[in-house]
Amino acid sequence: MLTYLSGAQIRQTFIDFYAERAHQVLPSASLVPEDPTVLLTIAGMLPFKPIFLGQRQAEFNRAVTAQKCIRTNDIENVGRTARHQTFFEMLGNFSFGDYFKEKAIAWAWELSTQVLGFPPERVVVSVFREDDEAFAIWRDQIGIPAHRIQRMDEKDNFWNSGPTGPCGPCSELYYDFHPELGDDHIDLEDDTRFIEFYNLVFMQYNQDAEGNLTPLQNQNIDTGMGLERVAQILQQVPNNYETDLIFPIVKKAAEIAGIDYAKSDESTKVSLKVIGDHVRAVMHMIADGISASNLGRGYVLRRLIRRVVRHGRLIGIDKPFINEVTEVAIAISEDAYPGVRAREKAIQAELLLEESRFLETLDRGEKLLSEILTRVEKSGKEISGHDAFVLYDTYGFPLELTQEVAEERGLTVDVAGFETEMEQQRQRSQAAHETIDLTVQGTLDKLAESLNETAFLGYTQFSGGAEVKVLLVQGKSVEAAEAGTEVQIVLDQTPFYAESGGQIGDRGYLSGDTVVVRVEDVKKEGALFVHFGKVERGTVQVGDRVTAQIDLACRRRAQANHTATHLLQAALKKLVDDSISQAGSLVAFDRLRFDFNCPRPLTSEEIQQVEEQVNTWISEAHAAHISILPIAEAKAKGAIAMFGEKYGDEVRVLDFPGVSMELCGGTHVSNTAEIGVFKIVSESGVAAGIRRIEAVAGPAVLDYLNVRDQVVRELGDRFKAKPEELPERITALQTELKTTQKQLDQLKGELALAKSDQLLGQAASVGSFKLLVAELEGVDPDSLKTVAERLLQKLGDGAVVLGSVPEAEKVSLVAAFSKGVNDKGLQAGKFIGAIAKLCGGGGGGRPNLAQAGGRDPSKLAEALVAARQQLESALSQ
RNA sequence: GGGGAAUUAGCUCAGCUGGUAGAGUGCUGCGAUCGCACCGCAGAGGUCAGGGGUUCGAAUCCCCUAUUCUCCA
Repeated sequence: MLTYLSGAQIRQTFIDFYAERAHQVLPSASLVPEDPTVLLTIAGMLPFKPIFLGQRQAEFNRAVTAQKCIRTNDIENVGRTARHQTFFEMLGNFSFGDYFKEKAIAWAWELSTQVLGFPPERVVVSVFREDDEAFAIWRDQIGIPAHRIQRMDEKDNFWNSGPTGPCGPCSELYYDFHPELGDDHIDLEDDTRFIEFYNLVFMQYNQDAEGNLTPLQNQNIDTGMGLERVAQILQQVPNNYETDLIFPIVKKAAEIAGIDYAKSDESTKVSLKVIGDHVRAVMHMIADGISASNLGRGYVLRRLIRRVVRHGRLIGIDKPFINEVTEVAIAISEDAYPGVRAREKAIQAELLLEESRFLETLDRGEKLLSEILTRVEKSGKEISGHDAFVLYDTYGFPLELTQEVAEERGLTVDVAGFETEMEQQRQRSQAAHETIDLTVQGTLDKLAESLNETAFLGYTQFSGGAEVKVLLVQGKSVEAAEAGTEVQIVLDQTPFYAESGGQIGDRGYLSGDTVVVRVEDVKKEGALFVHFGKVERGTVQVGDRVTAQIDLACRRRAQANHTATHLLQAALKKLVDDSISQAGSLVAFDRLRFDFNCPRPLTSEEIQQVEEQVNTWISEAHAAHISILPIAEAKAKGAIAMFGEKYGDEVRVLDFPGVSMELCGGTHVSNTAEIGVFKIVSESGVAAGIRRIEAVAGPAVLDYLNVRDQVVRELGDRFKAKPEELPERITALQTELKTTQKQLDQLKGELALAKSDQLLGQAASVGSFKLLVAELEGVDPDSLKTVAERLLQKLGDGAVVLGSVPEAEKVSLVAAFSKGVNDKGLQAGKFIGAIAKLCGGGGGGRPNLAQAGGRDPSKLAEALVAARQQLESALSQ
């Protein structure tokens, strides 16, 4: 009855269907979203969010995409239910102020029943409780019986992207696996019977802070059809993991483990499904430039990789295996996502590295665990929840492994206690999260609503008139600010470049008839340029006309550094590895920093070659060509693009023909010759697989050289040597210093010995004990100790107390007591502490040997007399 | 974004409640052996991640920074 379609066919069918209906076909956006508030692309609509929120103009009225997505919030369910996945593809058709409910519903229905071939009687739909319009369309125009249209509450069928902003009702299509159960008690939550496969969102309202809904001018359509779910239905398999999109990976994992999926027990199947799911996720994440780390999305990746390794171990795989299964995943995806094959090497390297890192973590955990186990075995039978939690929380050692190992030794683990600690950790994190959200964002969001975006004039103009639209002092909107105040200012238009794409914001001045504001930085908040600065003179007011003038010298420096960064990237690609791409960048006035993915350090030859290449390009005087193009056209021309570009945008392409072509919004020199010179300062590692080059270009080179030059000259003066002789000179001095130091130590030792021999004669007898109290001149604490120990050794049973003044304002004391003295109830530590107090200090140590110090040398003699008296009386008893 | 942990010799790590920084391994030399592995002896190798503070005294206690590991979001 259902026609089998492969995952690839379903994807293509969906895209073709909407392409025929005038939708622009767009490629999947990167898993790394442009939106800084989310870690990963979690939904098909995410790349369009700025359009829906009205922050950006759409280039098309209609679009269709197959979007790769990652979600890890239900990670525990992966493999256990039929449909939870961390990685999935969302097919979506979108309307930006174009068609609305009627067409969206009609097309969804046509696609589902006529193209994909779902029998109409197997499809049940839901609408929002109050959405009579959608209900009517389904019933009257599509002809679905009213009892098969379920009305649902806000929780399920009302979409919004936050407490305020655009929102609207949804309508969902469900597939019915068991129509024979009848239509009387339809419960769409029953996932043994129904599966939601298509969600239509009708964005028709704007919600304000008070919760009022007002109709939107531009109504939008946002939809999502889960590719794997549709595949599950059409391929008539019991879950997503057994579709042709994932199952080959599962089979490969089973093969490596030497088992048969069909004959496996439930928990083995879960492990295989987890591997099948996660491997796709990690492959795409790495392909999109994410590398495993301990933070943010890199941490998500790491966790997924570790889960794969762990589940591999659970089913009996005891060797590295991820790359083998990943190869299958790449083969499945490469037609739809060619980037995956292109990044194959990087994927393999990353996985191998991370797999071995995890094994290290496990080793460390096992060591700690065995320490805990031996401790616990003495006292009882249970490992505390706290111990298990520390192992997990601090050392990343999974709870199940702790339990396993404990069991082998006949011990149990307090799982309830573990969960309690885990819950506390969760609450801490959440509490911390919410306190931050409220502070900064609010005022700026409100500003964005009432203002047009700031017009940027700075590509061509360096000064210009502007009006003060908003004035902020300490985050709050004010009408005026006096001289001396730190302010943030939004203008209607500005020549100031705002920090973006790694290039820092311009500096300069805003000046009016009576007012001057010094601008120290400019940042973007959405579409607004916020000038950070200080009022230097007069009073600035909202509505003031000012002249905005950037610091041209700074700008020129930034331009030189920025263009040099592009040349650097081009040179790295040309001379080191074509697959090098940017992983971060900073363009400041005095330097530039370029991070890029590269698995190994560069050799010094490579660094030199790269530097020479950049300088060659500079001297060849290449002119910049700047054009504004649709993104697809720019990419087709071969412009270097970073991950996570926006859809629907025209992009600025900076082209030095034959040398470098990149999408870039920054400011640049108009000819490479303006840079003058380029110098690499350092090459270093930032994180695993990422290298960093720091360099200087243009006027900044001179600064750099001046600083270096001055240091070298000063060293030359001090050492009375030419610069090139300095290293040799310093080595010689170091050696000399060391030998001198050694001689000194030796002499000190000898001197101390000599002195101790002299002192030996001064020892007095008290009962059966020998007592020696003496002052040595100018002996350092360490030698004092050596002497005391040696003296006591020679004296036998007794006590030695020595004092000295090693430097001005310092007193040093040492006491050495024999065992016999200890038995008399005298402890060196306590004794010397009391004596040191007399010299304005304190001290302590072990019963047999202790040292102390003080600050008052004039009291030393007195203190030693006291020490002698106390010892005499104590020992004579 | 919020916790926890780590950073000590080239490498792997000890170092307890503050009191002269150690081991194993590797390195150099000597001995033993026909020679090697091994063994024995001796030696070199440390701004205890960096910066502040507390203290008579800090690898050790406190604060900050950096890096790494790890958990939560």
